[in-house]
Amino acid sequence: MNITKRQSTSKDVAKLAGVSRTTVSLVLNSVENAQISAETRQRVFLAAEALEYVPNATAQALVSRRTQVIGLLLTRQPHQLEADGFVLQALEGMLEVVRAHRLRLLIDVVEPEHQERAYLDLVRAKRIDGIVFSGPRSDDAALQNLEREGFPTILMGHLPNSPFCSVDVDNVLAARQATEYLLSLGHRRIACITNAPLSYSAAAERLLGYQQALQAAGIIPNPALLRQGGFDPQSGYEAMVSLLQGAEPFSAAFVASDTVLMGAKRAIRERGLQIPQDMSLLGFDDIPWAQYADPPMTTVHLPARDLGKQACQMLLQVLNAEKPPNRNLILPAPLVIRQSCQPV
Amino acid sequence: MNITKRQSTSKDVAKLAGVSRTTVSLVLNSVENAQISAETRQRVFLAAEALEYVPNATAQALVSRRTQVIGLLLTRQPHQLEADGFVLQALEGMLEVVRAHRLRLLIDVVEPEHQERAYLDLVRAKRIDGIVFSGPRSDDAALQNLEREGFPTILMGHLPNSPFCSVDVDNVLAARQATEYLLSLGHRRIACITNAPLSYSAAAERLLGYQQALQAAGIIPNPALLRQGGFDPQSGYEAMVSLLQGAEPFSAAFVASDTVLMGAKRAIRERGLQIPQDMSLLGFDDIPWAQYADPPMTTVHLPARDLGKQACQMLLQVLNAEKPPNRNLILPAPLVIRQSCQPV
DNA sequence: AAGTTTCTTGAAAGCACTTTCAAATAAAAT
DNA sequence: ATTTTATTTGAAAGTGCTTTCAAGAAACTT
Repeated sequence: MNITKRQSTSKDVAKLAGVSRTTVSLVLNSVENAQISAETRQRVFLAAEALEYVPNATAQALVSRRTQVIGLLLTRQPHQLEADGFVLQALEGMLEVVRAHRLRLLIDVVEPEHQERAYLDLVRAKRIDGIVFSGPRSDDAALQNLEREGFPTILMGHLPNSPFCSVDVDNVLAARQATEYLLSLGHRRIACITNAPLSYSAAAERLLGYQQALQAAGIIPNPALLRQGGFDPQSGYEAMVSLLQGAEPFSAAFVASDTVLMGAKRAIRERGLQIPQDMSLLGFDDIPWAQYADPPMTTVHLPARDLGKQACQMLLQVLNAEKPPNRNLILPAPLVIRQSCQPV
Repeated sequence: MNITKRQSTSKDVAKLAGVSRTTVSLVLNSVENAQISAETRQRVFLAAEALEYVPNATAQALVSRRTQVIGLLLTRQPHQLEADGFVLQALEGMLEVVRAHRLRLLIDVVEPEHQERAYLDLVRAKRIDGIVFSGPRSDDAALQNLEREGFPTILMGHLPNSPFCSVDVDNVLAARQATEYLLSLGHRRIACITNAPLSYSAAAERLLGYQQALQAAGIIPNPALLRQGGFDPQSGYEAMVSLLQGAEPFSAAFVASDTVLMGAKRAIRERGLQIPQDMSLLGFDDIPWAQYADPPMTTVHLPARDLGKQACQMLLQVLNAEKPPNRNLILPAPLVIRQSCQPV
C-alpha cells in the first residue's frame, strides 16, 4: 500500500526526451500553431509512453480554469433515491456523452432543506465546470444563487422564466394524453396520485394535464380523488390505501410516477382487487419495472436516457460558449399501452 | 450568462482584512500551532464572509495532494445499470459518509471490455484520492493495475487473495441459507438463475451456496436447471423461458438477483403459472421492488446502503493511513421471508 | 534598561502544469 | 559571405493555495 515511486511529471518526460517542458506540453496537447519537428515529437511520445506519464489533472485544471468535471445534482431526500428508476437511466445517458468528451461526472444529492449553501461550495470552489440539475423546484433558493453566479447550468425539468436552458418532456401534454386514454376507455371517476410535492414543477404539471383532460371531458376534478405521492413506493401505497378507504368510488387511477405506482399497486392487490379488471392503473416514467410488472403497466414513457444525454450535450454547448440551438428542449413522452387498463 | 465578476481569492480576503495571505490561510484552516490574535482572526472571517470567499478546490488539491474526491467505479455494461436496484442504495450510503467528511463523489461506469486503461487515467491523473470498486471480477486486468499502483481502493464485493480491503456479504452462506429454506419447504427440484456471469465473484459464490445446500441435502445439482442471468430483467426473462421450455421439471427457483428475478417472474406469469402456488420464487438483493411485488418476494436482504457506507468509511481509514480494523468486512445478509414461496 | 521569551505576521518557495515571448538555430535569399 | 525569413525551443511568468522560516512586535525577566 506504499506509494514509493513518485508519479512522473512533465519534467521527467522532458528530461528523458531531452527537451524542455514546454515542448512536452506542446506535443502532448498537439497545439496547432507551434510546429515541432516530427523527430522531436516522436521522442516526446516515446518518453511519455515509457514513463506511463499522465498529466496531473489538478495542475491542468488550475491553469486552464477547467476541471473537465461536470456535476449531476439531484434534489431529493436521500432515502427517496433508492427506488428512483429515472436517475440511473438519466445517469447512463449522461455518462455516455461525458465519456465521449473525456470528462468526468461528479454526483451529489442535496436535501431540499439545506440546499442554501449546498451547491455554492461546489461552484465557488470551482470543482466543476457546469451543472446538470435534476428536479428543479420553484422554491429552490440555491438555484437562484446559481442564477446570480451565472454558473453554467442545465435543468433536467422545467422552471417557468428561468434563464437556464432546460431539457424536459411536456408533462402537461403527456399527462393529459394519458388521462384522455383512460377517458376513452369510458372511465369517469379517475383518481390521481402525484409523483411528488407540487413545488416540484414536474408534479404540478402532470397534475395540471390530468385536470385539463378531465375538464375537457366536462368532468370537474374531484379533490377527494387526489393524493400526493413522493418519490417512493411507500408514499404510493399510503396514498392508495387512503383513496380506497375514502367514500369516493373510482375505476381508474393515474399515478404520475411508476415508482409511486409500485406502492399503489400493492395496496390495490392487498385489497383483493384485480388489475385491470377491477381497477385500471396508469403510470408515468416507464421505469424498467413497468414492462415486467404483473400485469405489464401502461405508462407514459419518459425518455430518461435521452434526457440525460441531451442535458449533457447542451451543457457542453454552453461551456464552449456556443449558443445552444434550443433554450428549452422538449422531448416526446409517448404513452405506452400495455395491460393495466381496460374499459369499464 | 457572463462571468464578469472575478471570483475572489485569498489575496482579496487578505487585502480586505489588512493581513497577508498566510494569515488568511492560517485562520481559515484553523491551523493548530499558529496562534492568531482573536481580533485578527475575526477580521479575516468577516472579510471572507463579505467576499463570499470559498477557497479554490483545485489549488488546494494541487498543493495538498488531496482532491477530496473519491471515485465510485462500477463495472457493467452501461445499459445494465438501468434496472440495478443495488447501485442507488449503495450510492446513498456512500453519499452519507462522503458528505459528513466534506468530500465529493465522482462516479464512473466502465465496461468490462475496455477497462484496461479506464481507471489508470483517473488514478494517474490524481483526480481522486481513492476508489470504491463495485463488482470486482477475477479477470479484471485494470484492477491488477490498481494493485500495482498501490492505489487506495476498497472492494465492494470480494476477490480471493486480493490485497485490497473489502466489504461484502457472505454470498455463499446467504445463498445456501436461501436454498435451505426452499429445501425446508419440501422442494427438491430447484432451478437457479445466476445474477451475472460467473467471472463476477458474487455470481460464482451465490451459485456455490446454492449447490452446497443441495448437496448437503443429498441432491446432485442438475445442470439442466441452471441458467445464467446478467444484471437486467430481460436476462431473467429469457433464462426462465428457457427453463420452462426445458424437459426438466422444477417447483422452485432461486434467482440470485431481484432485478433478474423481475424478468423471471414475468415469464412465469405469462406461462399462466401462479406464484407461489405453482412455483416458489426466491430472490437476492431485496431491492425496493421486492416488497411491493405481487406477491411480495421472499429474498435475501443485501444491506446495500450499509455496504456503501462501510466501504466509504474503510476507504477513509486507508486514506488517513489508519489500519482498518477489518481487512475484509462481512455484513449479514438475512433471508427476508415474504410470500413468494410455499411448501410443495 | 537591557536581555529573553513568547506571539504574530509576511516573504518566499513549492505544487505540476500551460502559454507567451524572445532567443537560437536552420533555411533561404541576396 | 551576409542578411532576411522561417522554424524550433526554452526561460519565465502565471494559476491559487499552503507552509516553512525567520523577523518584527510585544510581553516578560533580571
